[in-house]
Amino acid sequence: MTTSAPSSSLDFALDRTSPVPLYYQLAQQLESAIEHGALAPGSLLGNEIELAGRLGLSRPTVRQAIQSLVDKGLLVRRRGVGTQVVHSQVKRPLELSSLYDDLEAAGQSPATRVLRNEVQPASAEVAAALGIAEGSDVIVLERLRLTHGQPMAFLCNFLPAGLLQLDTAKLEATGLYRMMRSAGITLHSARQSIGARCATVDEAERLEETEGAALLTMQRTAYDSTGRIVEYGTHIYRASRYAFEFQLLVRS
Amino acid sequence: MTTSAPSSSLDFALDRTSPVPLYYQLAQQLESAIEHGALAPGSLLGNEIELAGRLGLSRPTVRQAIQSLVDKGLLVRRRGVGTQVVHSQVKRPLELSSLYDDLEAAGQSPATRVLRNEVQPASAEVAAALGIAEGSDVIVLERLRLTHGQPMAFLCNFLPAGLLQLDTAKLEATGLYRMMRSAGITLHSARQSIGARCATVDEAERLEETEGAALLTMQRTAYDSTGRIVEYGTHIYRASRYAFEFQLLVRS
DNA sequence: GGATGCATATTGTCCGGACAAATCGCCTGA
DNA sequence: TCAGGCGATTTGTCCGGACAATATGCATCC
Repeated sequence: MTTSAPSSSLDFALDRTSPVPLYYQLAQQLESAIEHGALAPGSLLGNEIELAGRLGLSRPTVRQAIQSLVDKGLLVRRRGVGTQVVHSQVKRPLELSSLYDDLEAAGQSPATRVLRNEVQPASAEVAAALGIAEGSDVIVLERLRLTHGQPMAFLCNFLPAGLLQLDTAKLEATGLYRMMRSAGITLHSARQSIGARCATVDEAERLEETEGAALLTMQRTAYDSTGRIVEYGTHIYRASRYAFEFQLLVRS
Repeated sequence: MTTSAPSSSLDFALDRTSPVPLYYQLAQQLESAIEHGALAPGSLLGNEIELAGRLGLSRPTVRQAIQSLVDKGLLVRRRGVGTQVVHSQVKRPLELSSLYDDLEAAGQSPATRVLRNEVQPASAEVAAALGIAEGSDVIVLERLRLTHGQPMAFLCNFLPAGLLQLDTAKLEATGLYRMMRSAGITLHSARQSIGARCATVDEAERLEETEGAALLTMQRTAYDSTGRIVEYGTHIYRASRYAFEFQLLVRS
């Protein structure tokens, strides 16, 4: 009773004249069918060879589409059995959140207040974190993130100078990561550490909390696609108003 | 100066009689060459077609090997340029840790004390989290994790009864996830939420902390490969002794 | 009735080739 | 000297096929 009958034939519309790859078109339509409920959880997808024939594609192309959804955690393949939709309560794996803080705050009327935005020589600690020489110019950024008009987090970031032009007004409007992407910096990976501690007097005042209140701390080092360090940050969140949520995928 | 000359020819030994796939053999040897330093960061890998010819493999096979390392974040491919080793300070991406708590505690003389291990009817909250009917039998597990002889975390877990036989002695020796894997349960994904709060009197006593000390809280729902919920847990960590560290990979 | 073995279905691996798209360097021309 | 175009290089996409490995269900045999 866990596996349903092989799914009925869904019609996927593929556009061979489009510049977007066929396997990607198929993957997107499969994903939307799953999210939409047209493909029920636990249902079999029908074998690849037949599916390929029906869509006028080759098996490798169909496999590439399916594989991308397997990597996303939406499908599971079992040899000798077939490919079935994962029977998950949580729709939309949400992927890796908490990298784009902005996204989580979406729908919560978020706002950012830039408290500091200047170039300074790097301290020993910052230089080590960024992998540059001590005393090199770095952009120092201090921001206060607000939701519903109340402080939620205090963000302190350091970037190698010359990497980017950071206009304060634009920063408050669009966010740091969006500006980096616009500048041609493609983020690749980030190393994070999440901890907690009690608020000091200064921190409490800045975040409108009481002294000793629980705070979430996060340190992050971000790398671009070539492995260069492009950002180092220390963030402090009010635990009463914020939590990190994310999904882990276990590689088989 | 960022890209070195095309890497010299490394000799990879492929065993066609082995049951382990060729692309996997190649991927492993490439990875070890990278970790080992034989392939310097930033160096080009040489084009796929030539590499395939030199190894006596087809291009799809070589591509499959390379792609797996790209997914791991060790390599970067650029059309018209080539494939190069990512120039990363952090060797070993560490992948997704914090799922196997045990692994992090490794080398810290970890120990586990099982405080509770019994079957009980599920409360409304637990039933909802596990996606089962209220009142169904669930295994209730309470454990204290110690390092260096001091408490580090208090772990409370719930599992659907009948899924697994949990021997207390073995649990203290090997850990929950290892026992689940031994029982044929293959973990697939998990949804986590990390927050913080101040310790209550009871919590402080249990963890040998002072009242009001900062605690890290973690809630997790784990799914097996078919999407079934196999575990729900609420964990509390002493912030003074623990932090979550992990690496995020941004999907392009 | 139960265990063993076989046929079938399905994905996993691998091959060889073809053309398109993007990037970079070089050459030409103004 | 600088701008633009051209070609070479390399990865991206896609095809068609072949055989192997694994899981399932059925028939047979004890």
